[in-house]
Amino acid sequence: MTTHSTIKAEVAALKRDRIVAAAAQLFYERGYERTTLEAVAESLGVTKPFIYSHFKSKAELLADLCTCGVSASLVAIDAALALDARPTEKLRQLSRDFLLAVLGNQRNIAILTREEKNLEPADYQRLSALRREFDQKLISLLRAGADAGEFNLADPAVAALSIDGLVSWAYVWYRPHGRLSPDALADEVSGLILSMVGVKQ
Amino acid sequence: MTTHSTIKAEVAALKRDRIVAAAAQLFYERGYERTTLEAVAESLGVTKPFIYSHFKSKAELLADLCTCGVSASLVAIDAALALDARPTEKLRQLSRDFLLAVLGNQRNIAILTREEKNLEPADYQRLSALRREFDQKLISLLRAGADAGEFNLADPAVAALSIDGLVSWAYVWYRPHGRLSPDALADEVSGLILSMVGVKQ
DNA sequence: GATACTTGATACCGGTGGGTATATTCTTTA
DNA sequence: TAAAGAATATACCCACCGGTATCAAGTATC
Repeated sequence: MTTHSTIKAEVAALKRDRIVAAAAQLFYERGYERTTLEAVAESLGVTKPFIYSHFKSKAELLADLCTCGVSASLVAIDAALALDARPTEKLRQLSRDFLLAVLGNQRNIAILTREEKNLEPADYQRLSALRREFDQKLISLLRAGADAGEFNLADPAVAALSIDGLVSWAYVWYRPHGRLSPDALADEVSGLILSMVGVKQ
Repeated sequence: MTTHSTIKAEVAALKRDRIVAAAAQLFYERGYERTTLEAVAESLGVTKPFIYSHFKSKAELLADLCTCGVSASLVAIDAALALDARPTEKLRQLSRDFLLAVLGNQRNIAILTREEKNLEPADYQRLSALRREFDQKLISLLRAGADAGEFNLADPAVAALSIDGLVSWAYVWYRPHGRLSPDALADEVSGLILSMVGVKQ
């Protein structure tokens, strides 16, 4: 009985994931409004009511997708802040992991950035709050580093937004089989960021 | 006769501009697909056929808006590159003017970034080419500075994309009556960028 | 002041796509 | 193997909106 319902739940979760993945691909390629749920269903070899048995609306599907993108970035910053290390090392780690999170969730990040106006107001608010949380944590780190004399920053808030933009924008230009691997890019970008905040190298 | 048709042309241009401005505001607030041309017309106190007498489709209106945003950035980089100065000074000027261009065209830049999937293929290609042109020019400047020993950069291409992102992302967070004026922000951001490329300050 | 022309409003069409009521098939259980 | 229930497909509805055909009003020209 217990195992039974667990398997059922896992099957349902798997189906949800497959739907989310198919939608992510199409929303990323064509845009949210230009993608019909019929097209999403077709790319999965199913029909529309199948999607509606797992999501109550197209907008809920979008919200799920977007949440996934933001979460990845928050996980990266929380892991870096939890390190027992000096601000310089925390920022190096954060830069690397944040960029890797963006590259690894390129589609979701792109969709979040482009389609936020299509979210339900409640979802929009929730995701905006997560973004603000991210920025606040980054500002704290920069301020700590400046106070410790490791960073040279006139305005930590502007620097945080700059770092956020520099890294987030990677969803625009990154190509999975480009010249540099994600890891090499992470090295380059973290070097640029450390240099930006005034760490001598 | 000549003056007459000039006035006529000017009136037509003025009307176009007003339509573009109204559309920019609404596309920015609500998103492209969620904005009906009826709503654009209403915000101008006219009706839909008025818009269609100046634009052949909703997509043409979008393309006009987006072109305006990209052009502002290109003007900024061309002006900076035309300076008779060392790469450091060119980059300082470029950073400032590029940021000011983004802040001054926030709506258009936001719309371009979000709605590119809604452009006609031909317009999309044209605008993508302009963006690539921008990046190529920025890479050249960074390479020249590195060759001259003024910048310290392992990979000018990654640095160019980083600068592009750092500045472009300002459309996300900038608020017209925020803590810092555009000019103060331009100083901060250009300082961060020069520091990032290794200019001692 | 009559006529032609331009400009924009009214009224409409038709495709599209989110969402759903109903039918069907497949699985489970006794 | 028959009945009950879950899962998925078929078929449909209808609101919405981009675009247009038609009509009215204003303006210029003679």
